[in-house]
Amino acid sequence: MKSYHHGNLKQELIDCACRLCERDGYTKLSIRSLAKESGVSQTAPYRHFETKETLYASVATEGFKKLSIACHIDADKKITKKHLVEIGCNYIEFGLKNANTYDLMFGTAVGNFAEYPELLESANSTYENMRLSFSKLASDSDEVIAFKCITLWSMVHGLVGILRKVQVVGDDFEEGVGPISTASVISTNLEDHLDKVLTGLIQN
Amino acid sequence: MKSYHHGNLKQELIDCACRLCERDGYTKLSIRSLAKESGVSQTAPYRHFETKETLYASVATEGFKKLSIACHIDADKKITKKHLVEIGCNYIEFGLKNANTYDLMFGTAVGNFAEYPELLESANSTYENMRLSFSKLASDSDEVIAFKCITLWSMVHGLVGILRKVQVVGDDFEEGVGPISTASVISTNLEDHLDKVLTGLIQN
DNA sequence: AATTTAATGTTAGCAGTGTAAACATGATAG
DNA sequence: CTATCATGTTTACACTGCTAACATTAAATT
Repeated sequence: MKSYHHGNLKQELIDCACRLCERDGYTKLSIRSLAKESGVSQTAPYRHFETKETLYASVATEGFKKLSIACHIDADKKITKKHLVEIGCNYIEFGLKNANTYDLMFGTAVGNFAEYPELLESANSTYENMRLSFSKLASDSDEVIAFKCITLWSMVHGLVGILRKVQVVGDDFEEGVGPISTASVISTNLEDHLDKVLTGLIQN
Repeated sequence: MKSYHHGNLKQELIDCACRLCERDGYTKLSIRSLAKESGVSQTAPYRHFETKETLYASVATEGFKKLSIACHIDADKKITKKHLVEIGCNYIEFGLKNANTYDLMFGTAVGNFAEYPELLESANSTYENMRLSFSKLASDSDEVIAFKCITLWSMVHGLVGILRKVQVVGDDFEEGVGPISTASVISTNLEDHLDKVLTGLIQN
């Protein structure tokens, strides 16, 4: 006989949401289906999430934590260009392998991060890691570090967006024209690409 | 007395969708509200758009056409780095000023461009313009041009995504830490930023 | 230990959504 | 003039986010 109170509903809802979200995309995620999956009434989730956006924010927060881990490299000593290439590749790999979650993290589903302190913190900490790595690469000013960091970040973020279109369109396409087929050239040799860009970036 | 047949419903729906989409975001756009706005029954739009995604595709197509125009520079003669910086800035400006439409164009609302020939063509043509500009910059191989092109494109695409977060969070933030505040440093001096990256890129 | 209170769950219901099926109208082709 | 077919309407279904009113139980207070 089940008890009236679930005991750990909030966490279970988040876990379940993360799973379903990644499997089907956040658009397909409904609070009702989520409740059903957890064997609880339709409106029970509203005791833990004010609105659907609040739930989204929780999923996004988990996403940033995972991204942080994926992009973490333990190098106490000095950091080289190779390390940064690795970070970039890991970032892109995460974005492609967790595409639906990535949408939630960087799309418009969650409007204002400032309304969700945990989300804001996990997002900031992800960035802070990247910034720290650049600061260990060379003794630049804060401004220069920020510049390099934003450049790499925009780069990999942009690539995730574009490479995803490749994945989706996939074989429907012959090579030759268009952004999609051209981008596919890159995806086969991502490491080289990042290395080239970073080389240009660091020399400055 | 209104005639039973509207006469130009399809185009009116697209125009209306573009407007509402940009104003409120594509999430808020409903076929029913769209129908009402055009003074037509709830299901009338289904005579012109198989599903909602088809409608989205039409709006996205319009978006790419506008983006093409925004990024077009008429330089019959030679193209300089300055021109490319301009293209990049125009691209970013478009992305920021038409943020909601941009979502539709590069998000997951339209899954597979290949299912919508017009969309695919308008997207490809946008890219082709950018590619052509790079080909006029220097006499590189197709591969090198593609590399440079994708680099710039990813860069500006990524920046749009990141700078948008700045816009949203806005004043809620003090400077110092986090991706958002750092990115805002860039937004104040976008031209310089692009110039620096392109300089590194072209030298290669 | 008894009782109040707050947290967490349920039920019922509203207004809105995408979309399918059956029907109505009217422009156009034969 | 008539048949056809594109386009519009009505009705209906299953689903959604969310609110309000109520039920149960854990925790806090007396």
